[in-house]
Amino acid sequence: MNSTQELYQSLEKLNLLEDLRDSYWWPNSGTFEVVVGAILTQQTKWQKVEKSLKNLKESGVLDLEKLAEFDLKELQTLIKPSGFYNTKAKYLKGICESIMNDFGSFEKFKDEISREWLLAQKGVGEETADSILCYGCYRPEMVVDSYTNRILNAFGYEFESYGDIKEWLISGFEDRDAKFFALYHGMIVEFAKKYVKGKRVDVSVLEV
DNA sequence: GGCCAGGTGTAAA
DNA sequence: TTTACACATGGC
Repeated sequence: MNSTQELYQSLEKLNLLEDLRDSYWWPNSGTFEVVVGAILTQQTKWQKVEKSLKNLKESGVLDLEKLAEFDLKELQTLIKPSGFYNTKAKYLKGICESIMNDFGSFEKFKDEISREWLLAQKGVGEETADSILCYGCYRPEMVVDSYTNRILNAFGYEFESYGDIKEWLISGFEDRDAKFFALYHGMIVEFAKKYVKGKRVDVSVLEV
Protein backbone atom coordinates (compact mmCIF):
# COMPACT_ATOMS: atom_id res chain seq x y z
CA MET A 1 0.00 0.00 0.00
CA ASN A 2 1.41 3.35 -1.04
CA SER A 3 -1.19 5.86 0.03
CA THR A 4 -4.10 6.54 2.30
CA GLN A 5 -6.22 7.01 -0.85
CA GLU A 6 -5.63 3.36 -1.74
CA LEU A 7 -6.60 2.29 1.77
CA TYR A 8 -9.76 4.38 1.73
CA GLN A 9 -10.90 3.12 -1.67
CA SER A 10 -10.20 -0.47 -0.77
CA LEU A 11 -12.18 -0.16 2.45
CA GLU A 12 -15.09 1.36 0.53
CA LYS A 13 -15.29 -1.68 -1.73
CA LEU A 14 -15.91 -3.93 1.27
CA ASN A 15 -19.25 -2.18 1.99
CA LEU A 16 -18.50 -2.18 5.69
CA LEU A 17 -21.06 0.50 6.48
CA GLU A 18 -24.01 -1.20 4.83
CA ASP A 19 -26.31 -1.34 7.84
CA LEU A 20 -25.55 2.11 9.14
CA ARG A 21 -27.70 3.20 12.06
CA ASP A 22 -26.41 6.75 11.88
CA SER A 23 -25.41 8.69 8.77
CA TYR A 24 -22.10 9.57 10.46
CA TRP A 25 -21.62 5.99 11.75
CA TRP A 26 -21.43 6.89 15.47
CA PRO A 27 -24.84 6.26 17.11
CA ASN A 28 -26.68 9.52 17.81
CA SER A 29 -23.92 11.60 16.27
CA GLY A 30 -24.14 15.33 16.75
CA THR A 31 -25.60 14.96 20.23
CA PHE A 32 -24.34 15.04 23.81
CA GLU A 33 -24.43 11.24 23.89
CA VAL A 34 -21.22 11.20 21.84
CA VAL A 35 -19.36 12.86 24.71
CA VAL A 36 -20.55 10.15 27.08
CA GLY A 37 -19.87 7.34 24.62
CA ALA A 38 -16.39 8.65 23.79
CA ILE A 39 -15.35 8.44 27.45
CA LEU A 40 -17.04 5.12 28.11
CA THR A 41 -15.63 3.38 25.05
CA GLN A 42 -12.02 3.89 26.11
CA GLN A 43 -10.34 0.48 26.13
CA THR A 44 -13.79 -1.09 25.96
CA LYS A 45 -16.08 -2.62 23.36
CA TRP A 46 -19.00 -0.54 22.14
CA GLN A 47 -21.36 -3.36 23.03
CA LYS A 48 -20.60 -2.73 26.72
CA VAL A 49 -20.96 1.00 26.26
CA GLU A 50 -24.48 0.42 24.98
CA LYS A 51 -25.40 -1.27 28.26
CA SER A 52 -24.14 1.71 30.22
CA LEU A 53 -25.92 4.17 27.93
CA LYS A 54 -29.11 2.18 28.40
CA ASN A 55 -28.70 2.35 32.18
CA LEU A 56 -28.15 6.09 32.01
CA LYS A 57 -31.11 6.59 29.72
CA GLU A 58 -33.44 4.50 31.89
CA SER A 59 -32.38 6.52 34.92
CA GLY A 60 -33.11 9.68 33.00
CA VAL A 61 -29.62 11.11 33.37
CA LEU A 62 -28.28 10.83 29.83
CA ASP A 63 -28.27 14.59 29.77
CA LEU A 64 -25.55 17.21 30.15
CA GLU A 65 -27.12 19.28 32.93
CA LYS A 66 -28.28 16.26 34.90
CA LEU A 67 -24.97 14.41 34.69
CA ALA A 68 -23.10 17.51 35.83
CA GLU A 69 -25.04 17.36 39.09
CA PHE A 70 -25.54 13.60 39.40
CA ASP A 71 -24.28 11.60 42.37
CA LEU A 72 -20.85 10.12 41.64
CA LYS A 73 -21.55 6.79 43.35
CA GLU A 74 -24.77 6.27 41.41
CA LEU A 75 -22.99 7.18 38.21
CA GLN A 76 -20.31 4.58 38.93
CA THR A 77 -22.98 1.91 39.33
CA LEU A 78 -24.77 2.82 36.11
CA ILE A 79 -21.64 2.69 33.95
CA LYS A 80 -20.21 -0.43 35.54
CA PRO A 81 -20.65 -2.59 32.41
CA SER A 82 -18.07 -0.52 30.50
CA GLY A 83 -15.23 -1.15 32.94
CA PHE A 84 -12.90 1.32 34.69
CA TYR A 85 -16.11 2.64 36.15
CA ASN A 86 -14.59 4.60 39.03
CA THR A 87 -12.25 6.64 36.88
CA LYS A 88 -14.66 6.98 33.98
CA ALA A 89 -17.41 8.25 36.30
CA LYS A 90 -15.05 10.89 37.63
CA TYR A 91 -13.94 11.91 34.13
CA LEU A 92 -17.49 12.01 32.85
CA LYS A 93 -18.87 14.09 35.66
CA GLY A 94 -15.85 16.37 35.43
CA ILE A 95 -16.23 17.10 31.75
CA CYS A 96 -19.96 17.71 32.16
CA GLU A 97 -19.28 20.21 34.91
CA SER A 98 -16.65 21.92 32.76
CA ILE A 99 -18.97 22.15 29.77
CA MET A 100 -21.68 23.67 31.94
CA ASN A 101 -19.25 26.12 33.51
CA ASP A 102 -17.49 27.21 30.32
CA PHE A 103 -20.25 26.93 27.73
CA GLY A 104 -23.58 26.53 29.51
CA SER A 105 -25.13 24.17 26.97
CA PHE A 106 -24.19 21.42 24.56
CA GLU A 107 -25.20 23.53 21.56
CA LYS A 108 -22.87 26.33 22.58
CA PHE A 109 -20.15 23.80 23.33
CA LYS A 110 -20.66 22.35 19.86
CA ASP A 111 -20.20 25.76 18.24
CA GLU A 112 -17.28 27.05 20.28
CA ILE A 113 -15.29 23.99 21.32
CA SER A 114 -11.58 23.71 20.52
CA ARG A 115 -9.32 20.69 20.51
CA GLU A 116 -7.12 22.37 23.12
CA TRP A 117 -10.01 22.81 25.52
CA LEU A 118 -10.90 19.15 25.21
CA LEU A 119 -7.34 17.96 25.72
CA ALA A 120 -7.14 19.99 28.93
CA GLN A 121 -9.92 17.88 30.45
CA LYS A 122 -9.01 14.92 32.64
CA GLY A 123 -9.82 11.71 30.84
CA VAL A 124 -9.72 13.25 27.38
CA GLY A 125 -6.71 12.26 25.30
CA GLU A 126 -6.19 12.70 21.58
CA GLU A 127 -8.50 9.95 20.40
CA THR A 128 -11.34 10.95 22.70
CA ALA A 129 -10.91 14.61 21.74
CA ASP A 130 -11.06 13.84 18.03
CA SER A 131 -14.05 11.53 18.54
CA ILE A 132 -15.98 14.28 20.29
CA LEU A 133 -14.94 16.84 17.67
CA CYS A 134 -15.78 14.68 14.68
CA TYR A 135 -18.84 12.73 15.79
CA GLY A 136 -20.24 15.04 18.44
CA CYS A 137 -19.49 18.43 16.89
CA TYR A 138 -19.13 17.55 13.19
CA ARG A 139 -15.65 19.00 12.85
CA PRO A 140 -13.40 17.57 10.12
CA GLU A 141 -11.05 15.66 12.44
CA MET A 142 -9.81 12.15 11.73
CA VAL A 143 -9.90 9.78 14.68
CA VAL A 144 -6.96 7.42 15.16
CA ASP A 145 -7.31 4.32 17.32
CA SER A 146 -5.21 1.29 18.18
CA TYR A 147 -6.79 -0.66 15.32
CA THR A 148 -5.68 1.97 12.83
CA ASN A 149 -2.13 1.60 14.03
CA ARG A 150 -2.26 -2.19 13.95
CA ILE A 151 -3.64 -2.24 10.42
CA LEU A 152 -1.01 0.18 9.17
CA ASN A 153 1.68 -1.86 10.92
CA ALA A 154 0.47 -4.90 9.01
CA PHE A 155 1.33 -3.01 5.83
CA GLY A 156 4.78 -2.29 7.17
CA TYR A 157 4.25 1.26 8.40
CA GLU A 158 5.68 2.37 11.71
CA PHE A 159 4.72 5.65 13.35
CA GLU A 160 6.10 7.62 16.27
CA SER A 161 2.91 9.16 17.54
CA TYR A 162 -0.83 9.67 17.23
CA GLY A 163 -0.17 12.89 15.34
CA ASP A 164 2.05 11.14 12.81
CA ILE A 165 -0.59 8.52 12.04
CA LYS A 166 -3.27 11.18 11.72
CA GLU A 167 -1.13 13.27 9.41
CA TRP A 168 -0.43 10.27 7.17
CA LEU A 169 -4.10 9.29 7.09
CA ILE A 170 -5.41 12.70 6.09
CA SER A 171 -2.72 13.54 3.56
CA GLY A 172 -4.47 14.38 0.32
CA PHE A 173 -7.81 14.56 2.14
CA GLU A 174 -7.23 17.92 3.84
CA ASP A 175 -10.22 19.60 2.22
CA ARG A 176 -12.75 16.89 3.10
CA ASP A 177 -15.63 17.49 5.48
CA ALA A 178 -16.56 15.98 8.84
CA LYS A 179 -18.72 13.28 7.30
CA PHE A 180 -15.86 12.01 5.17
CA PHE A 181 -13.55 11.56 8.17
CA ALA A 182 -16.40 10.18 10.24
CA LEU A 183 -17.06 7.42 7.73
CA TYR A 184 -13.39 6.79 7.02
CA HIS A 185 -12.68 6.05 10.67
CA GLY A 186 -15.95 4.12 10.87
CA MET A 187 -14.85 1.85 8.05
CA ILE A 188 -11.52 1.21 9.76
CA VAL A 189 -13.26 0.17 12.99
CA GLU A 190 -15.77 -2.04 11.18
CA PHE A 191 -12.92 -3.60 9.22
CA ALA A 192 -11.03 -4.22 12.44
CA LYS A 193 -14.04 -5.85 14.10
CA LYS A 194 -14.08 -8.37 11.27
CA TYR A 195 -10.43 -8.92 10.49
CA VAL A 196 -8.37 -8.00 13.54
CA LYS A 197 -8.11 -10.49 16.40
CA GLY A 198 -5.75 -9.35 19.12
CA LYS A 199 -2.34 -9.00 17.55
CA ARG A 200 -3.42 -10.90 14.45
CA VAL A 201 -4.36 -8.60 11.61
CA ASP A 202 -5.69 -10.06 8.37
CA VAL A 203 -5.38 -7.43 5.66
CA SER A 204 -5.54 -9.94 2.82
CA VAL A 205 -9.05 -8.82 1.81
CA LEU A 206 -7.83 -5.28 1.23
CA GLU A 207 -6.85 -4.82 -2.40
CA VAL A 208 -3.93 -2.52 -1.83
C1' DG B 1 -8.68 -19.52 32.35
C1' DG B 2 -5.99 -16.29 30.04
C1' DC B 3 -6.40 -12.71 26.73
C1' DC B 4 -8.30 -8.61 25.20
C1' DA B 5 -11.31 -4.34 24.30
C1' DG B 6 -12.82 2.06 19.51
C1' DG B 7 -7.19 4.93 26.20
C1' DT B 8 -5.59 7.96 29.71
C1' DG B 9 -3.18 9.64 33.83
C1' DT B 10 0.51 9.27 36.84
C1' DA B 11 4.69 7.70 39.21
C1' DA B 12 9.16 6.44 38.73
C1' DA B 13 13.44 5.98 36.13
C1' DT C 1 11.12 12.74 28.19
C1' DT C 2 10.27 7.82 28.00
C1' DT C 3 8.44 3.58 30.27
C1' DA C 4 5.54 0.92 33.32
C1' DC C 5 1.62 0.32 35.46
C1' DA C 6 -3.17 0.99 37.29
C1' DC C 7 -7.71 1.29 36.14
C1' DA C 8 -12.09 -3.25 35.74
C1' DT C 9 -15.86 -5.51 33.46
C1' DG C 10 -17.39 -9.33 30.65
C1' DG C 11 -17.09 -12.02 26.25
C1' DC C 12 -14.65 -15.44 23.89
